[in-house]
Amino acid sequence: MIAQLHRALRDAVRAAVKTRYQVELEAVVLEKPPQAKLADLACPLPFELARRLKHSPREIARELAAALPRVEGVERADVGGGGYINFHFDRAAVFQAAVRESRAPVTGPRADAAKIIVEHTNINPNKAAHVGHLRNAALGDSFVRLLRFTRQRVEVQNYIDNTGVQVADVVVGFEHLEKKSVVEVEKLAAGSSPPLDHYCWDLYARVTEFYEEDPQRLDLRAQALMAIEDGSGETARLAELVSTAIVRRHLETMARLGVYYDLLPRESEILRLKFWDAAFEQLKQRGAIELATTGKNKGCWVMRTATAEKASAAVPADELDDAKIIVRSNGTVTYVGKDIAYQLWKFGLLGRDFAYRRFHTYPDGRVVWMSSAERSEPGAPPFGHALTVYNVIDARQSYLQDIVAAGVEALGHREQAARSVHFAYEMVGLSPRCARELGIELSAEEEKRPFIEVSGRKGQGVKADDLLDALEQSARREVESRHPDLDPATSDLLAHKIAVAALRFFMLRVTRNTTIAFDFKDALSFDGETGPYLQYSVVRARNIFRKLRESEPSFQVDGLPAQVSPAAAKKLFTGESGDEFWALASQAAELDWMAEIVVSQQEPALVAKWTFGLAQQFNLFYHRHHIVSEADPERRAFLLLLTDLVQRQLARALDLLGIEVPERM
RNA sequence: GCGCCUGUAGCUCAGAGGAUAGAGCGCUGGUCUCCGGAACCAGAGGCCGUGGGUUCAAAUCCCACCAGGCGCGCCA
Repeated sequence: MIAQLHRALRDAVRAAVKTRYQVELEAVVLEKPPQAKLADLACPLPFELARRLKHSPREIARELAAALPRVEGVERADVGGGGYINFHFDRAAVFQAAVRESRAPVTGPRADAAKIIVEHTNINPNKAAHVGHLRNAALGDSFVRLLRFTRQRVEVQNYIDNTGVQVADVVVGFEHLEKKSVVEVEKLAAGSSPPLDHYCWDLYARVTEFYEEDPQRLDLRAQALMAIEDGSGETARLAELVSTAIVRRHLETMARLGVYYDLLPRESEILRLKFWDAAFEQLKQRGAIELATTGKNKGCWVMRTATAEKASAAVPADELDDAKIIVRSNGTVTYVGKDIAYQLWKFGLLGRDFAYRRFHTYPDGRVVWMSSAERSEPGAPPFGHALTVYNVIDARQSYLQDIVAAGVEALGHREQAARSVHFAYEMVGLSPRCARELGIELSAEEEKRPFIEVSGRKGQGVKADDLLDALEQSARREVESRHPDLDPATSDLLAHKIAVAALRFFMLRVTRNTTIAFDFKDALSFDGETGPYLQYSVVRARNIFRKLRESEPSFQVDGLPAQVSPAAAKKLFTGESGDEFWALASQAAELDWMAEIVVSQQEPALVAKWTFGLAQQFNLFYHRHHIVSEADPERRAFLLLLTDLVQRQLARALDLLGIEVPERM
């Protein structure tokens, strides 16, 4: 609702400035005043114009306020402070429009919406997911939900590096440390205690020690890697078995928190279908990569990086100091090379495609597809061919992401390079206290650090499933203490929803470039600025209606808007309590505007903050006003309608964060 | 050495160049016979890392410095 109002106001200001001063403006800044009582929205433009026009800001503000064309939903404009144009909304009109909007069904993508691919999660399929992966998935999934809310067409991809070193390492573990046959590992994968990904978490750490004891053993890794890339033989079968079983586990873990995917492209198909050969040809033809014939990179195909280019394009490839190696001297391609091919495919620029097979069906019937080297199963959607690609990958890989985009650009795809967005976020470490609790030994220096970076190779860190289990257990205790008579299945379900809320909000409440020092104490909190607080606010609002239905069985929420006339709304939005109601209503009306900002800034934390603010505002309102017992029927209908508006907007915002509202708390 | 990120209340974090810098936690004190307290209110607590600059206006933009983190591999 508010988003349109902003657009209309910007146009109006632009028009007024043009007619009054013959000045063309591109951007018009609108901002919320520090205090709601000053205005609903303010424009500081007069300060900027004062100099050019040699008038005082106040004078300009006054003239512009007077020259402003009528805007639907805006009651009046006046001058504020030293020269702001202050806008005051038509409260009743905005309220009723917001009510209508909050009751309209959520619609699908716009008919003309171009496809956006969001790649996230991307966990190596060789061990269990950990808290860092949870941050990635929570960010990626919320961003997807936000894009869909703003009616974009989105495809979610989760890239599976099933032929890499990490998978090779656990294969070495099974073959050489544990001497297990394919059949034995199959049996292990079929069991659930422990699940295979948890089993491999420890095995991977043991393999790291195994190498450290005798570095010669690294040859085993190289051999395994070659066998896996080749794709035939026992070792390759084992790798396929282990990685696929672990991918299934990752899907289970992510489904626990409501994260789903459309497609799982795998590195093995990128190899088998010769994606790289196609990309290699293009890169060679365009001169985007060069063969170094002497020097330290002799025999490698390299790409000039930004700094190398700056030095001079005339420097021969052999002498480049910081060129990025794309093809090794032994002819194998690096990860970045494969990633360039994959990125080209996402835009439909590679000239090749995967085949697809159904991999998994979620309980709601949605299907996750996986890349395949065989013939496609019927019914596969047209994957790829995106206009824009977001890669949700932690900030440590920004150098490599830059190279991928540079590779796309070097092939002449300037637009697509610009639309290759690295959706970067800082890592999740452990607080020193948390690390100690997990039995990780710290040096005196590490003790003083804000966070500890953990090593998956050493089996350190907090597993995603374990954290979820701890959250569920803690939430169940809370639920049971409040509702001792609930049956176990119901309290389990409630505890699960609360746990997910706590976890997702914990990951989303901070901005992307904040490093998280994970700590159980913070993550397990359900009070204050947390997911459960938000859920509780909605549950409270809904309890009002439940209570009402008990005492008045004929009560219908659908009939509420008709019971509040524009005149009544206008009256109730005046005076001191009217200001209070308006503060709540106007914030609730902001959801669409908020979503637009979040998408343009690519920062889901803003929705989390906004939602928390609205919940706070509602709790204050709830505390001050008794609704069910309100004697005046007109006022009561109004309060109920306001509560319903807030409840709906909060629930929608929570859905954007991936948080469900429990029946009770 | 080069590149990216960070420095705001005791702690964890918000702060699209604009009006008196905010929230949660913690601390102190209060609210409620209720639509459930996972709540609400109040208080204490800030040279916004330091120093320059740009601007009518800087926590926000620019430069330098200090402190911390992360990258910079024929690993991914």
